[in-house]
Amino acid sequence: MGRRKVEIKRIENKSSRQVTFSKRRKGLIEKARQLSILCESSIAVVAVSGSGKLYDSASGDNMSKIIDRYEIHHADELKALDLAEKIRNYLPHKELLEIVQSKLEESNVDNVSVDSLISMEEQLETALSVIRAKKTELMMEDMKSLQEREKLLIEENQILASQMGKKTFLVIEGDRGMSRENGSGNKVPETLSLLK
Amino acid sequence: MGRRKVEIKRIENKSSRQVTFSKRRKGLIEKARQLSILCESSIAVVAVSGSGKLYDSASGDNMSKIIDRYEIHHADELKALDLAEKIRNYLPHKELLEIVQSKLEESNVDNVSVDSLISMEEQLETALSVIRAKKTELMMEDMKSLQEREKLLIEENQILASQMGKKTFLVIEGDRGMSRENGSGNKVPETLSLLK
DNA sequence: CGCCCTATGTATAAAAT
DNA sequence: TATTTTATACATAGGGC
Repeated sequence: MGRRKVEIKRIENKSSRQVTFSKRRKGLIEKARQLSILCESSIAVVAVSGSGKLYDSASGDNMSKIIDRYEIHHADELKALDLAEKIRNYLPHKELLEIVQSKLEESNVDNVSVDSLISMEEQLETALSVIRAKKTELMMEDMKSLQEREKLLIEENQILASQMGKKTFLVIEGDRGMSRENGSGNKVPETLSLLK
Repeated sequence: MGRRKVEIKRIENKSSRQVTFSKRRKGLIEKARQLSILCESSIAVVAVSGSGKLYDSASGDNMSKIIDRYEIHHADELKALDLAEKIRNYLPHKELLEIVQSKLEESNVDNVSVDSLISMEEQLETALSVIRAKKTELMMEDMKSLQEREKLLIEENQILASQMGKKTFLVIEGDRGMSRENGSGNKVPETLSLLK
């Protein structure tokens, strides 16, 4: 699209690379804007230059909503983890999305009744609430178990310390609590991945 | 770029809108790919069609890294401002609710302009996003500090236990770590109240 | 940088398959 | 619907401010 054809490979000259980055980035973002308007869609573009500078644009909706959408869509990737089971129980929204999409696709959008759209919106929002509530609940559980374990550990320490203070002769119970940590120690990181 | 000039406005005909979406989306993603190669940069594109289907591409790096980058970039911006300040800026929602309610009550519902309702909705949603993001962030911080403290306590225990195992005579350092707990012990409950 | 300019390679609208 | 074709509008390379 210029005076001559360019091969698609890294531009070696630094300054023309930068000029091209600036021009094409601008073009890309303009194309995204046009696409979002022409086809009433939401388009997010995030560009990180070679030098680490960040440029972004969101058309049709705000960036965080588009990213949320992306992340929800890729929640499927979480299936690799065993907590996918938990999530699945609270995820009737996937089916809902499918219903919405098929309704919107099979019929002319204009023909979908406002009432049915309202009802779908409500269903989606309910699903979201359930998911968010569950997320919070799971986090609270983790916090609680961490706090309980902390409490136990503090007690341990006090017992051990006081025993030392008394110059105890018997150490039989010295490791009483330690074994309790094992096995549950990795529960938290596992559940943390829900927070993404 | 076609047989005729197109105005940049929503394409009314559903099927040509869809054809255009498909073509331009493909073009956009190809442009992103070229830009990433020509200028050794990372470009993420996320597109959500009107019917809710998601299309994405990441060039130069993987999507989650690019999104992370975006989020880190914007997290810094949040930190620059005082948190409370930030929330206050995005939280006229109490007032907003009152305005919405009074508008809906004092006037016939039909007289409230759709635009003003849309704007109120957007403000409410923005406020919600900010609050949710902050909620998650705070919970993550708490989890992290709890985990760190747990680690410290476990180390304490091990040291204490091993000292007892060796039938130590000197107990001078027996309470070394205990004091460390005090003062930070109530940070968590405090912050927990934010989670409601 | 960012913007202007012009020549030219590309993207794509419309139509057909 | 996705692809292909063709004519045409657009984006942009190279160059200069």
